[in-house]
Order: sequence, then C-alpha cells, then structure tokens
Amino acid sequence: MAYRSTKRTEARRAEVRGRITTAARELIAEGGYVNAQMAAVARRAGVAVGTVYRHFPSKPDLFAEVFREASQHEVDAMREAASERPDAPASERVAAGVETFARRALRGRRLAWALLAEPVDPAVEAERLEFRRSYRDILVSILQDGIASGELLAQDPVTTASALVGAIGEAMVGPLSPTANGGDPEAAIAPLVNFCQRAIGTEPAHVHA
Amino acid sequence: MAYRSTKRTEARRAEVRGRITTAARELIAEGGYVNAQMAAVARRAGVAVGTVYRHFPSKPDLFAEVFREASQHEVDAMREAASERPDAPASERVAAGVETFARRALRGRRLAWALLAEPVDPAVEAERLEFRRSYRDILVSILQDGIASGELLAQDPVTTASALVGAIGEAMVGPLSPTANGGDPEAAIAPLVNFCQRAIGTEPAHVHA
DNA sequence: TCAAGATGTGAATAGTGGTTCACTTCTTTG
DNA sequence: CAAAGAAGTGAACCACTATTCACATCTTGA
Repeated sequence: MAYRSTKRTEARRAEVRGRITTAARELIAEGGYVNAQMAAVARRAGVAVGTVYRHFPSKPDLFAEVFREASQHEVDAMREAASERPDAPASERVAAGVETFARRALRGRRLAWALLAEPVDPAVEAERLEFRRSYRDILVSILQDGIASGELLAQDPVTTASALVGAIGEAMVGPLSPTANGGDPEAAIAPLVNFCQRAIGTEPAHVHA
Repeated sequence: MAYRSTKRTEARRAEVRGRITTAARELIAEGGYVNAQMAAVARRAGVAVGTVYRHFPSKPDLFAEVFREASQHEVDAMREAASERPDAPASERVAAGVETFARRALRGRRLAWALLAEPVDPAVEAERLEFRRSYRDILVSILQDGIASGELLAQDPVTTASALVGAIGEAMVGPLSPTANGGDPEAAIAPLVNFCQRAIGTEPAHVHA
C-alpha cells in the first residue's frame, strides 16, 4: 500500500482526459467521425495510443462521451434561447430557438452534421438519439403551449417538432444547404426562421405582421 | 478472330449484372451500406467475387449505379404524383408529391434512409446529392408557380424546398420518426402533409378549408 | 473440333484501423 | 531510498474487406 491517487495526480489525469476528448472533438469538426481514428486522436492529444485506452475502454466509449458533451452544449443553448421569454408567443419562442440552433450549427457545420446525422457506432448513435430527442422535446413543449392557448392550429406536436429538426438540419448543414457551397450563412437564417414559423401553423387571427 | 459477343451472351451478361445490382440493393435495404460487402453481394447474386469485378471496376462504381437506379425510381414517382394535375393549386401538388414520397419511403425505410442520409463513398455521395437535388427541384418548381400566381407567400423557394426534404426525411425515416418504434406508418403521413402545406405558406385568401 | 477470346472462380493479397500487452516511467507512502 | 502500484508507451496483433490474378470454363467463328 504505497501508492494512492492524490489531488495532483487526479488533476493531471483529468487534464489528459480532457486533451483526449478535445482532440477527438476537433477531429470530428474537421472531417467527421470517419476522420477520427484512435491513432489520430492520440497524436493530436500528444499521448500514445495506449494512453487513450487507459482512459476509455473503446472507441465507441470515447466518442459517446464526446457526443454527449458537445450536444449538451447545443441543447442548452437552444433551450435557453427559447426560454428567455417564457410568456412570449410560441411563434416567437420557436423563432428564437431555431435561430440559435441555426446560428450555432453554421459556426461548426461539420461538427453539427456529425452530431445530427453522420452514422456512427451504435453506442454513439444512442447519444445522438438523445440529442435529437432533446431538441424535439423543447419544441414539443413550446408547441403544446401554443396550441393550448389557441395561438397555434391544432396539430400533432411530435410530428411537427420532428419535421422541424429535420428541416433545420437539412437547410443549415445538409448537402442541399445554400451554405454548403459558399453562400452567405447569415442570409440563410431568416428564410429558415420564416419557414419554421409558417410550419408551426399560427392561427390567422394571431398574425401580427 | 474467333469470338464475338452475340445477343445471347449479351443477354446473359446483362442478366448477371442485374442479379448483382439487385443483390446489392437488397442488402442495402436490409442493413444499409455498411452491411453490403462485396463478398455478400456476390454470395447473394450467386456468383464469385471476381465476377462482380468483371462487371464493376470497384465497389463505389457498383453502388453508384445501385443508388442511381433506386433513386431515379423514387424521383420519378414523386414527380409524377406532383404533375398529375399540373394546374392544381401548388399546395395540392406539394401534398400529392409529399404523400407519395412519404408513402414510398415508409415501404422501404432502411433503403430510403440509405438513399437519403447514410454516409457512403464519395462517388456514391455524389449520386445521393443528385437525388436530393432532384427532389428539391421538383418542389422548387411547384413553389415558384405558386408564388407567381399569388397562391403562396413570397419566400425563398430553395430554402423552403430544402427544408421540406429534410423535414420529410426526418419525420418518415429518421430516428425521431414515430414510425421508427413500431408506430402505425399510415398515421404519420397525414400530419406530415399538413406540416408541409402550412410550411409552404398558403396566402390566407386562398385557404379553402 | 480447334483456337481465340470472354467470362467465371475463389484463394491469396494488401491496406486499414481498433485493440492489446510487456515494458518503462512516474508518483506516493513507509 | 525502496516497494507498490498507477499511468504512459508504441510495436505487434488481429479482424475485416476490397481487390487481384492465375487458372478453369464457356462461347463463338472458322
């Protein structure tokens, strides 16, 4: 009984672990999951391959954590944007959430695409499902409020919210996106927000503009 | 000069080639691109691996053709549905196209997902891009008609069409889809069509229902 | 039937990338 | 400092697959 982990070693361990997840996230942001081999992660993190395996039992485990961290950030940002004015009309709350989502996705297109759609190991896929479900649930909740208050037309909020998630993903980071070929990203946001506002079905009586 | 290909041999060659592409498509429909190894394709087609390479120079070449064929079918079906009544209101033409798209996607969820989103070799990705673009362009054309006639609100038709493609894909075959977990597929179509009709922005004056 | 060429075969090859492990280095405690 | 154990290392290992190629078989025209 001559060795016990101490604050110093634990801090160092956490620091190395952080370097590894950061390296993995950066590689995904640059070239997607396929571009993020274990050897490349290790090289960028400045450690040996074996060290990565001291911290994560397998590649799926590593990337599940990376996905979890990255997507949590995104979901929190959108939730915050959509809840800034909890009593605003649903259409404005959706607009705020969508705009935040879109703007952040555009800042890191490749990472956003990897988080949203790129196929990955089943373990990572499970994280992604959580991610998309979180987005959807934020929207569902706003839609339900809007329907209850009579602001929005009667509709299936789960279908609407799912479709919105797909629409935003495609319009922002998908291959069809105007931003995919060098267009001005900012210019793509307003039409998308308009799309979403129309899609949630504001009752004509509530239209202000 | 003792051998020249004849009708009989050409027919046989075409038949084998067809067996190979069919086998490849079936494998994709069952387990996606990752599940479709060359050896598996050969086995299912009832030929040796080498034979596959007599017909296609490489795996990407084979699957590019498979994607091209499969997606052409889908695009044609949607175009036809949307053009059945060329003078109908845009909102009805969109509804007809979307419903056809959705219904067909549901019939072959895995294949539809592979065609729409699963990452593949760059050569195959190029085919997929064509595919999505074709869908988008069908919708863009209808939207332009509707905007010109005053039926639809002014909007960027490319963004709207891209977002619609994303929305349909997500709602029908994406991980969020209610149909992904054993829900009734038919029940998912009507809400989606409603979503799309709202999203294209029918001018209030034109609303009939 | 025979030669020429096309087509079919599948074991062997080669590239890729995740994972292991014997070994070294570092840190802590007595 | 010495022992114990944790952390770090990276070459070797292994599984998986696309691709090749020397050989066999089949088809055609003379």
